[in-house]
Amino acid sequence: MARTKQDQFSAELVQLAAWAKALGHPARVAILQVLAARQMCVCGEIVDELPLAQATVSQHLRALKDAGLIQGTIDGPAVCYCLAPDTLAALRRAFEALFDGLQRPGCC
Amino acid sequence: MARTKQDQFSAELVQLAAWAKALGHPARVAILQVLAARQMCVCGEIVDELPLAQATVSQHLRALKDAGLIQGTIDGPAVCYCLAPDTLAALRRAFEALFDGLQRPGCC
DNA sequence: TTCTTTTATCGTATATTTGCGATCAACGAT
DNA sequence: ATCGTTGATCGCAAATATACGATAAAAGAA
Repeated sequence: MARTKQDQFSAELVQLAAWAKALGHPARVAILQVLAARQMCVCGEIVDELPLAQATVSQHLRALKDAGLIQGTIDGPAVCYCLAPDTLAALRRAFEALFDGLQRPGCC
Repeated sequence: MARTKQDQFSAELVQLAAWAKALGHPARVAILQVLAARQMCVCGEIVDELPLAQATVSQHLRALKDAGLIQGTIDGPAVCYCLAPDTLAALRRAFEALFDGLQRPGCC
């Protein structure tokens, strides 16, 4: 973030954009769906579900964790990931507020 | 898109991620809000509202147009931009479906 | 302790994004 | 025909993102 000038935008806007960016790759959305598809936290298995190398998946997991969308807890030698419901709820609200704000009677 | 392998993911997933990516920068969300804040299409003015150079804003406008979120019509020497309600509605539905799918009773 | 499993991180290569000045193209006005 | 305005595009630089093999770190099993 050197030449980015994101400071010029409001914190809410930056947060919303950061969340959107986290969802801005199919692999990351797919990871969220894999996590949601299980009844319990997922330890491993994510790499098997995706057409990507382990290192790449780990990187995407990190991006999702940095965005606060998932959390990982260490379980023995493995790490169990699961969705972060609070952040996801906040994200949902933020998107809904955005879409409400973009509602327009019509133009053009 | 050379080494990206996005072909491995479903078309819906790729579309959703592309939309999210378009929202993944504060300037682009801000542009959408500027467009929504007017009663008519916006000709110019967008550059004045943002802390970015004209060339940069034009680039962001292009990204939004490529994603289908806005449309521009030529009006004399200027170009009038406005929101693309259909795509925005589809985007909203896609996000809501995603969030519904991520709903989880609880874990961890 | 040594081995195996699991995941993170490092290093690297390539691609994309972001940003801006400069320039070009289209159009209306003079 | 020339000029000014508007906005897109070019060319460039720097920063990020994407992907992967190789390696490291952590923990349980042998």
